[in-house]
Amino acid sequence: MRLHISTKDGIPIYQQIVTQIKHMVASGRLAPGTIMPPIRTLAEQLIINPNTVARAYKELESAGIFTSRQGSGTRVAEKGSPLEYSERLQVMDQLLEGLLVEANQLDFSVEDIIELIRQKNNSFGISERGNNKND
Amino acid sequence: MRLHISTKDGIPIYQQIVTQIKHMVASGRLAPGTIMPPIRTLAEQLIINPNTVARAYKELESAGIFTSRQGSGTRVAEKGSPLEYSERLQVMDQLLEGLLVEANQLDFSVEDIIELIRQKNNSFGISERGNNKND
DNA sequence: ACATTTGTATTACTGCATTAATACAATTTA
DNA sequence: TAAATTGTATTAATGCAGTAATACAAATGT
Repeated sequence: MRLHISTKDGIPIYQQIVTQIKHMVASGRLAPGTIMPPIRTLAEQLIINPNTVARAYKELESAGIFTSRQGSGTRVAEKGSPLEYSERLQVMDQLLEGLLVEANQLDFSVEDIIELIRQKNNSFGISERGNNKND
Repeated sequence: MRLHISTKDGIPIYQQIVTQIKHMVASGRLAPGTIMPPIRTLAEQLIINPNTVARAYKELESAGIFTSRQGSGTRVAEKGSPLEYSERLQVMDQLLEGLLVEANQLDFSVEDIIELIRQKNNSFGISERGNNKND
């Protein structure tokens, strides 16, 4: 579990963990079913308070990415997102709304954005799952 | 200057002002060159502290949206964004990075996102300026 | 020139987010 | 069943973001 924590930039530690793990899951470096290190173990490795790791784990569980059970441990959930399509769509819509406003402010057209997304996709390699309307 | 401030949702007042004004400029409801109301006047209208408005104005000026001069007032800048292309691209890239990670987590494919963006664009009506690579 | 209008700067108050200290509860294992 | 392992809950310490109180400085208008 290679995580890089910086206490210098103002970003909260628990959030750094959440973000990095989300990245790992999204990119496939962390497979569903993987057993995560215990809170205290990871805290010791990162030299931070166990509660901070606990908070990150809790957040990841709320997001449907982790499954935790007291006594036995924490693991990466089998399914990506447990949200219904309508809910996911609503969240996505909010995100896109903000993005488009910012983009327009930066003088990027919609086609520019789409082009950039395609570029990023090619280099980053997000899996092409697609077609989520039948969950 | 119709602004709606809510002190109930946790969103900072100054940020609500910034966002709403950004929206107005982005959608053309607030034209370049428009003279903004003085800090104290707007603060009185919204029944908030002048410093809060000042902060919003300051932020909007930093973003290149406003032009302020002590004594004479504040107005909407003539140009959209003063940033160089490389800088704007970098900002945009950051935003897209975050978006794609979230999207993937929500099980939306890149093509899904592009489709949603096209839909939003049609209904929201962001101007098609495009071609910013020659600034 | 002087008073008024306007943005700017400094400082302090306050609440909340982040982290930490510590105790509790469920599960596993011997 | 007892001890160890693991996640959970409660409470407190701390820093910082948001807001406010107040004074300063530049431009304008008469």
